[in-house]
Amino acid sequence: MRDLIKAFKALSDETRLRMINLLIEGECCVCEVMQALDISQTRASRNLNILYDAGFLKMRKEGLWSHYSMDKERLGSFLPLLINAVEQGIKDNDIAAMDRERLKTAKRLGADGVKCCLK
Amino acid sequence: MRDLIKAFKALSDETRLRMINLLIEGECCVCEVMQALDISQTRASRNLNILYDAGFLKMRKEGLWSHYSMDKERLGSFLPLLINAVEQGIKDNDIAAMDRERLKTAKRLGADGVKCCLK
DNA sequence: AGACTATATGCATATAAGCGCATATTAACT
DNA sequence: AGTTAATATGCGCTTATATGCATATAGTCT
Repeated sequence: MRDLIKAFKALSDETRLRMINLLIEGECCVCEVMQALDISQTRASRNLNILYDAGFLKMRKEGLWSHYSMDKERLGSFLPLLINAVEQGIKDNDIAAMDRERLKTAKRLGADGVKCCLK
Repeated sequence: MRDLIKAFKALSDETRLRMINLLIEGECCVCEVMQALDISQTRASRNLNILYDAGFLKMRKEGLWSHYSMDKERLGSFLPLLINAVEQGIKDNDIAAMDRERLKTAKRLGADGVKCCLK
């Protein structure tokens, strides 16, 4: 029951639902998320970690970047059911649609040394 | 998104998950729930109302009693998906099993005037 | 090594959640 | 009307949650 409660707590926050909305589209690093949602770096990092801790996300380190993505392959668990509910519950939301739009222009510039999001 | 968040908040509490565990078995009045979960009347009433307000429960008044039951017929909504997740996530839990057991002896005595749960 | 960048985290604070106590409300019964 | 029973609710308190600021950590490049 602990895990179930932790999962529901993780999903009962607008910031984190908006994050899942992005991550369903594909893997994101922290700075992409903070740009797309227009939130602070602290807030992005903390909330991604909460989703990770609850078992919804995978994380992959590559150089300076932490890449987060949905952990959809998780079997024998209630988590995929919850993701389905989130997808269904958020698909027509305006804020969520705007976030996805902003994500397209938020991609980091790559390994050519050009800075991404912080001054 | 508001509704989705409200639903997740409603489910991110042990007391309320235990309540759903009971209500899946069938309709209960407040005093049955408080006996089965061994919690105060205030706590039972408040938390049942939170689940009701989030859209999970139906409520039916009959004399002094308020009867709550799962609102499973709700269509075109993400709520049934969440209930499935709760069922799957709680089915092997010891506390939940004990609650179901205690519910069997917690039934109110009926309309013959014998008091139920309060002194 | 030193500068720079992406991410994580300790601390302080504001807001919200959960609960008990006392009391209100509502219905049934004498 | 008065009593009793089941449920709901206002208030205060305690604990948890979310966030920003400042700073730490760790990888990259010159």
